[in-house]
Amino acid sequence: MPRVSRAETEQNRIAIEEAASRLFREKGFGVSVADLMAAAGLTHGGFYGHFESKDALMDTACHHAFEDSVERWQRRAAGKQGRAERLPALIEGYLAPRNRNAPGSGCPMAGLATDVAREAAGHPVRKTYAAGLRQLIDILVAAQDSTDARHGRSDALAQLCTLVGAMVLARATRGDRLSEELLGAARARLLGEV
Amino acid sequence: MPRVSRAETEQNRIAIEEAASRLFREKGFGVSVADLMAAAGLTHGGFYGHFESKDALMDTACHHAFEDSVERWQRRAAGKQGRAERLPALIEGYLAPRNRNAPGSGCPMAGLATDVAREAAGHPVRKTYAAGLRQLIDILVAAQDSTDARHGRSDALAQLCTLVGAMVLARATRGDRLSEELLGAARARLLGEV
DNA sequence: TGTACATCAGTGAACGCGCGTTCACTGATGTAC
DNA sequence: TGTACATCAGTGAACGCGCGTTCACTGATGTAC
Repeated sequence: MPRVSRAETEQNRIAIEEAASRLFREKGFGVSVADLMAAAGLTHGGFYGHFESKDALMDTACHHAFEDSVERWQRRAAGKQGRAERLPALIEGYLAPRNRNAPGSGCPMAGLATDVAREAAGHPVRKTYAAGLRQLIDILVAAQDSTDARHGRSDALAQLCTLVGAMVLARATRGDRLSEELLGAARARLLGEV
Repeated sequence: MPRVSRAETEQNRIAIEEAASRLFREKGFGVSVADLMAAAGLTHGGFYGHFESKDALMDTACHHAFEDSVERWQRRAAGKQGRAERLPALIEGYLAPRNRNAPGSGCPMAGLATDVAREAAGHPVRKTYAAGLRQLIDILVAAQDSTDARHGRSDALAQLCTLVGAMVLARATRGDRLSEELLGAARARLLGEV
């Protein structure tokens, strides 16, 4: 069947990146190149025509996952006026069951944190993860409307910890009453502050 | 060199469990049986004399990790009087740099959450994880001193989300300024409530 | 616009390696007398 | 207490399998005339 047109080649590369972005969040960086390529509708041999190595794809996939998240957060906050509207939109969007139930299309802060933490200090994905995190932090800081900028940032960071902790624990306890209870308690706490 | 005395056999089993408890938290369930056995000072073949399978050890190791944590939390809260003393002891103990820097001997809620979430719903380790979580929740609830028991529990759950989220994110960003900033913001928020 | 051919994206076999698990073997331990 | 021997914890080779990566090959695409 190969060779394939330039447009198709580009579509294939995007399909690999999307499959990686999803499967890495779902199953971790341990997913095999063969499985990633199969998910993109290709065979494993062609992988190295698109990427230098699996490690390079980890970095690219992490970048894409955060891009999606940033876009989603901006969409949720768009049009909302002031802290009292913007914060609940972000919090409720984040703590929704779909984010817990579909980690492959959900938050990369929660989905990739442990995998990223286990990579060596010099691995590109660590910088990419931190950069992505900063973008989401900036959106949350902007939603605070605080007169004291330093306070607003500290509040936003603490809120982010609560959000991510709730998601990570809710996913680990999915199927147990505790899972809903954790999401509910985080929602109550964060919305109670607004 | 084999055979070995009964006392030594028991010590070896404990050594395997301790190595697993540490290495699973550090590197995830992906650690190989051979590496676990080597860390316990043994060769891989003897593993199946002690455990039925690697999956069985995952469960045992998770149980042990939570036992250690429960004991540590109880020790920190012991002797402290009232919410104003007990809560800060637990919070500051948890958010200490050593917990971020040494995941192998640190909190299993944070260290195992993603790995547990990725195991199938029926895997024994999921029940074990949830049971361990409940023990730590109970300690945190008991530290609230709330007159309204339901409120105390919800508060404790939200605090736990903040603690675990801070740890998970701080580990993923270790080496970046953000890591200390996240721990500091979580500490400020949680201690500010006391 | 049509033809000839060089390019190169994707295939699938193969590389060395490590995985979880099994098993024949060893020899010190624990036991029976 | 001393001796003879059955037990069984640990070893290391081996099982089939999947890993990341490489590469000779294919044949449609893109280009040069």
